[in-house]
Amino acid sequence: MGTESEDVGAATKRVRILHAAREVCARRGYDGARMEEIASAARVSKGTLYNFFENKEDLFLNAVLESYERARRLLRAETRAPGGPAERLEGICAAMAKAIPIISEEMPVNFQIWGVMARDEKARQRMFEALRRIYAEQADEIQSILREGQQAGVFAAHFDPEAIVTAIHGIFDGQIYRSAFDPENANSTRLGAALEALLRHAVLPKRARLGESADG
Amino acid sequence: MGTESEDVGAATKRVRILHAAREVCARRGYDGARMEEIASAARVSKGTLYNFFENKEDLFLNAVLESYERARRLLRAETRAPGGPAERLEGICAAMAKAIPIISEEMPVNFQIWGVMARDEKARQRMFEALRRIYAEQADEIQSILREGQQAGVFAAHFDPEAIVTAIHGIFDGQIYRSAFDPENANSTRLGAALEALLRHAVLPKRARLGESADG
Amino acid sequence: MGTESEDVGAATKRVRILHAAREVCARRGYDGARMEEIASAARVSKGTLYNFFENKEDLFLNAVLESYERARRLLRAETRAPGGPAERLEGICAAMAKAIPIISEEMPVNFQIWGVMARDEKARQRMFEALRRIYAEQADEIQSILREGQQAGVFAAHFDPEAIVTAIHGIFDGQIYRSAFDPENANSTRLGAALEALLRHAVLPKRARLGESADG
Amino acid sequence: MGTESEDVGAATKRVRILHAAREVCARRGYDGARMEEIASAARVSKGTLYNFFENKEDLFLNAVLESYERARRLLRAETRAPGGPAERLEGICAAMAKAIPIISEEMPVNFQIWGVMARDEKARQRMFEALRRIYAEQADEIQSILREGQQAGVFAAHFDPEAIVTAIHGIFDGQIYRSAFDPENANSTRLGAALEALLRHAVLPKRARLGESADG
DNA sequence: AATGAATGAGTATTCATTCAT
DNA sequence: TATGAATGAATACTCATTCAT
Repeated sequence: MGTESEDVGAATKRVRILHAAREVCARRGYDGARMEEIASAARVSKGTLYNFFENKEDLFLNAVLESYERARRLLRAETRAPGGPAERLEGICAAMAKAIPIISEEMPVNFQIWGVMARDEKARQRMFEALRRIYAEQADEIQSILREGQQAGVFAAHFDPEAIVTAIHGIFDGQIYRSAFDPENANSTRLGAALEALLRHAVLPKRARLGESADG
Repeated sequence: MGTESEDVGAATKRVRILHAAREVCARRGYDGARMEEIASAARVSKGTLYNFFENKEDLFLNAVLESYERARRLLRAETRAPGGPAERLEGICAAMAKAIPIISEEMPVNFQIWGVMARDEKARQRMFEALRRIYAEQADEIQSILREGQQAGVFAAHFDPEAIVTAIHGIFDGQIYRSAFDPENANSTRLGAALEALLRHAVLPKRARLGESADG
Repeated sequence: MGTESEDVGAATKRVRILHAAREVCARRGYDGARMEEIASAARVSKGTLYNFFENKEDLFLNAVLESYERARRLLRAETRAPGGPAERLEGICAAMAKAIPIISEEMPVNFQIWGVMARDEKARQRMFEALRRIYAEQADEIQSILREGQQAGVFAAHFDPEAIVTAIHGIFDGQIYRSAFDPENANSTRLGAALEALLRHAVLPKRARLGESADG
Repeated sequence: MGTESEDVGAATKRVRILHAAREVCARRGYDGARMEEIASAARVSKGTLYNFFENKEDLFLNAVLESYERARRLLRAETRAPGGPAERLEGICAAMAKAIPIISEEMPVNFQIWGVMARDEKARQRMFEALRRIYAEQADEIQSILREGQQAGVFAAHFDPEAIVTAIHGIFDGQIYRSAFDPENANSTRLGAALEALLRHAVLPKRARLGESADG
């Protein structure tokens, strides 16, 4: 008895600290985020911070990794859905559109931590490796959908899947990057429009495109 | 007498300091970059730093702005070149491809400074405003080329210029963003391939597209 | 039932802690000796330390007192032996020679603790009082032997017992003091040679001295 | 102009800091001696402390070395005086007697620092090496006086110079050591009496000793 | 304008101690 | 009694900034 609630308590405490760290960092910046304030925001003592994390840097490294992990779950959610290539591709684009505002909101803090980790080669590697893994995972998924669609004849035959993946990812990353300094022009609508244009003109089959042109 | 050479000397000194600041920041990170070391790298004394810049933050704000200014010049170089819409669009894409490695190299330092400026709303606004201006400038340029091309009938009629601009910019931004953590997969070649696919399928006229399909 | 073994257990535990404290202090220095590590070296928990001692300072005060007590036992062992003044004096000198390496080994830790107790007048007094008691005890013993020997005519008549006691103690203390920084030149052999010279020339009767000179 | 007074100022500042460090350490103990308070006692800022010394440990290491250097000067003063062996030996003993109260007063602080340096092998070696040098220097001086005196026939022929040097040094060290915990019984008078007894009985020639016994 | 010695505000981190179990 | 997670007081040290020269 009590063990469960204790385990939950421990898990909760760790997550409480990570979120408190992000929250204070968002308000004050990395350097301005005093451990004291983070502890207080997480409703633990300063010493407890150091029972969970080696030091400030380690705390924020883990805060970033946890943010990535949430992003990964967000992006994979609809990728594994059933359906034909077109439906699944649309699912991925929809997931991206849904993820953009959430990820964008976390980027200012993440960018800060990227900067701080610049000094620690090892931490930086670990942080970026996690990020690359998410991208590679998703790129593979998209590319196999594109190939599958081409073979099944539901996608146009003449595009280069790798270039299209780069374009899709680029459009997505671009919105995230831009949201940091130009939130007005970085949003789900713009992302959706750009992706739709890319898919309509480059990926969808000629019939669709002819239909289009017939409309014009 | 001597004023000219002194002005040149002053200009040179200012730039020397800005570059020294970037260089030390790249090696040590923002916090690790001591004014002492920057001064020494710029071959001036610590006190001289404060004759050119208000304080450390101001120094780095200016270092970022100078980096942006160089990027702006890089990107505009071929935009203003003469020629038809197709040539000018290709010129812009070529300029982007050429700019990517230079800008990418400067991003780690810029990201650091973004983080630092988080605390100073005013500095951040000034920094981001400069960045937005570059983007707006270029977006306008591209969009007018696209419209001009559509009206002249040298581009396909049915794409949405705004969506295409977003896509082009997105692909470009995406490479810059990604280069920070995944340099292997962010380079001019990838950028070129993605842009080419976008333009070929969405922007170039049907003839070209039909030609394509004739090739297949 | 079990009380005895528990008492023994408690006694053992207390001594284990005191020795662990000395051992860790020898390795890490007083400040570097964490209660955690002492507890671990004594195979008890941190909390248990506080069941035996008020606090860190109290623990180390007791560690020093225990060291003194052992030194006292070592030095008194042969003092109370039977025999004439000469034999008993020799016994004392032999005990000193035997004690030197043991005491010397403990001095580095003791010196550390002296320093720490500087802040706590009361603790320092208690610690130094114990040390003075050992010295006074032994000084009395030696002086009474010297007087007894003079009255019995087995020692030379013209030395000042108090000065000789000071000299004997000084030579002993000097070796202990010096062993802290110059172990090469502080050892039983040197102590023995110096004490022998003192006794031969100053304490033993003329006959011996004449015999000596006859040898020369 | 001004350079001299500046040099003096710099020298003075360093010495002011060293003395302030000793003074605060004597009052509060090593750990209790806050850098802030030392700076304030030396009438400089905290930062200036670190312009002169690497860190707290280095500051106190230098404080001890400077104390040794003063002791060395004190002890050598009369050693180099002219005169026969007997006069010079008396001069050394007189210097010791004069040095005792000064050195004794500094020992509590020095002992503390010995303890602190226990953790830093290198600092400890440097500190103890300086101390050993003083002792070796003086031991050589005394021994050569003793040998010279024996050869000249002004000292007794039958003592072992090395043992006598050990005894003299021992008596001296013993007083210093003892002064730390038993100042009542460690003073110049006691030192003088013990040294006199040693010299009278062991070093001075038989004539003197016979004269003595004639007095008795 | 240039210098660099002096300043002192500001904070991460440690670890002795407590106390609920 | 024993445990060890949680606490928070306490402080060495750095380095941006100033200003007398």
